[in-house]
Amino acid sequence: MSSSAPVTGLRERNRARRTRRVERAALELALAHGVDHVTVDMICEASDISPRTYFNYFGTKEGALLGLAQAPLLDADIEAFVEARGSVVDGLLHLIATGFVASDPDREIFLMRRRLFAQEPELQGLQLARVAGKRQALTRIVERRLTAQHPETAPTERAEEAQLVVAVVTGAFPIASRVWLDREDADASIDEAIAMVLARVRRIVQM
Amino acid sequence: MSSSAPVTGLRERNRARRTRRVERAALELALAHGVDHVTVDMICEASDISPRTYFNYFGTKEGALLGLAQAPLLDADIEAFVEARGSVVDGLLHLIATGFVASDPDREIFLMRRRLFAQEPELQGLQLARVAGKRQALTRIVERRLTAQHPETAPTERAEEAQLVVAVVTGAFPIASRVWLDREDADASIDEAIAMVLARVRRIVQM
DNA sequence: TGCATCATTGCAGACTCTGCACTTTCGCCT
DNA sequence: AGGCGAAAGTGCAGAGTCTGCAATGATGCA
Repeated sequence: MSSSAPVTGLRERNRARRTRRVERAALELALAHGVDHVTVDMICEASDISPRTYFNYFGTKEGALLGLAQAPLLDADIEAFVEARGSVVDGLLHLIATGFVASDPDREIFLMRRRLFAQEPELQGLQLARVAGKRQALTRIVERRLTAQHPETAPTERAEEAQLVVAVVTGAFPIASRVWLDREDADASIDEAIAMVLARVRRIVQM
Repeated sequence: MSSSAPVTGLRERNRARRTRRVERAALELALAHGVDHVTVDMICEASDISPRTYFNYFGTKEGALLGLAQAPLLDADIEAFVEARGSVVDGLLHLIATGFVASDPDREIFLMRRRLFAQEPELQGLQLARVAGKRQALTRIVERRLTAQHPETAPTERAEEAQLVVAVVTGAFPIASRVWLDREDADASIDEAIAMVLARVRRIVQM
């Protein structure tokens, strides 16, 4: 993790370096003073970029705290998911995990972020909000798979099921990634964390 | 629904009337022009209150679109949940539903809101964000119940379980309330909707 | 009716965010 | 090397959100 980046030009390396510098500065400030006592100007001064550039990078004040948005899922992965059979929840969890791991998250920043989220729960909300933008897309993908898997189901019911699947998965995923991050002795696979969380969800829902 | 409010003084009635007027105006404008082409000033002009008052009521621009925050849960209900046994997910779903129904939601506004949410998924995100503020509290309540119910579990595991329960429930609840709203021929109980959604979650998670 | 209290309002100002024009930097090609 | 075209960073102006404070107005109650 946080190694083996597909290096290309100086331009991209500069961008990556800057991004981390800004994210780190933002997180430190927010941890020290609380999110709403931090201004974008403070972050910019601490990380030595112009406010205009800050917004070019992150779009919103909280952007640097939440981290850059993930790259969109690969079409190939989506198709594989739609055509696969078995547990839909498990499949979707893996689909998302693939994109997550591919983004090569920086562990140190992750841990700071987690500490901050514990201090300020509203941020967790914003995180959800950002993901929620993609929920619709995700829901449609799940619907496609459900249609293929159970063609006999009524459309309304299928839509509701898809929404439920997405709700459960987007709820469970952050916990899986957290478990993964905690367990990461050497190079534990995120699959284990997913399996574990999924088992727990089953147990919870059952009793 | 939207009857039998515990009426008190003129003051409160005025406030309620105003709130609805503003919410309705905001929703109409947002449906017509899209959320980010609507300004607070526009909403205020349409509903004839001052911007300052708008913010006193709703706090944020989106406040009127999301509706006033729910009243906090009653301590008695919380205690009953903690001491109850059986399905934790089911119990929590009912706990939240109780608060929801008690807030006496206005059906017409609800339907507009739903239409708007379909148009602008980011709003659904903000909805989640607002609820997320309460997630921590909810998580602690669930932990208390889990402690009572399964004292042998390790604390870490229990914390993760609690988070999962909250994730599943907060994901499933909006769908239950939507089902309820759709099915509402006469005075169907929200319990039915909950049971149905819960059954569906079980099925989804299982396969 | 008259007073105490609470709600609404106007105003000033801080902060977030965007469009546009300008400058700098980078990648590439001769 | 040197220079050109494209991409990225910056400054500025301005719209829009949101808050504190002080003043005004409405309500509840004696």
